[in-house]
Amino acid sequence: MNKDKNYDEVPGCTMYAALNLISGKWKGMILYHLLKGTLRFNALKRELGDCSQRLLIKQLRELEEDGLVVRQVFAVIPPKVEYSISEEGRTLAPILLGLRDWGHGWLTRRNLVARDDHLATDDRAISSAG
Amino acid sequence: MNKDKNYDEVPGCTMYAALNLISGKWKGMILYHLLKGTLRFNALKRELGDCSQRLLIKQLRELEEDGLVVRQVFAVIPPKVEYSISEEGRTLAPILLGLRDWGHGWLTRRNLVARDDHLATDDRAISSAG
DNA sequence: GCATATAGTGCCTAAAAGTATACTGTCGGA
DNA sequence: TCCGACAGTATACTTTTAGGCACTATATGC
Repeated sequence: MNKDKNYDEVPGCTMYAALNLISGKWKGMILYHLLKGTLRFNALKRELGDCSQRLLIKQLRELEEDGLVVRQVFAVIPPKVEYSISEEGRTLAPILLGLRDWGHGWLTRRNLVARDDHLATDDRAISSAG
Repeated sequence: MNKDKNYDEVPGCTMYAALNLISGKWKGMILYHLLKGTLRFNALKRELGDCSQRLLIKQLRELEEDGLVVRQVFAVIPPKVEYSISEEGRTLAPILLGLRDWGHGWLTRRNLVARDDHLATDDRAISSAG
């Protein structure tokens, strides 16, 4: 989505644009974690676990460019950078949460156990509509 | 999502699984078009326009494997194959439609014109909850 | 007889996405 | 004094994703 900014030339549909915004191996997950609160770079990295540093940076930059994530740099040493979800990003919350719940149902119906650390515990922390 | 079927080993969250199910350049779009009704292979291809035949087949196979799309082969000549959304797939409708509407808002707020052939016209044809 | 439509498959290549590793500079702690 | 934490960057590399073209088989239309 970030490479070619011809969002108006996407093949026919805002679906395509929206999908591209949250595709990319970790973007949905990043957004989802940030819904729960601001995180520093390494804290986010730890949450994600398997995401390489380089990729995480790239995805965060793209999310920032697309106005979904806010990056705040503190001029201190050692460096401190905080990532949080933007107002725009927060409007995605109902969809993200819906997708997560749907995924849970899907995994269950397919008899694939959902090892879901978040489903039951974290919802109170997420204001679903901003 | 289809390569390694260890859905229970996804990094921590059903979000990841759900996201992967509808990622892949055309999957969301395929699902979205099939929400409006059954389509034959070439009809779907025409709807999508820019999607290569080879890729479309691949994505359809994956969606079928994941139980979101139903493929029905008619033993006639020339061949006839119909693709439709499954019951399971239809449960994704509210999320897909939500995503599309959110994308529309996002494009608008960013002053990027949404060339959206579907937004206003097709909703009646889509039963949002199955 | 030839082109076209149907729904694909197979092989090869290009581009995008993602990984691994080493490196930056400064502070605080052992 | 050396190490680790912090938030990255740079370079080289592998893997995955996607695109292009040729080909299958048969019926219909011209």
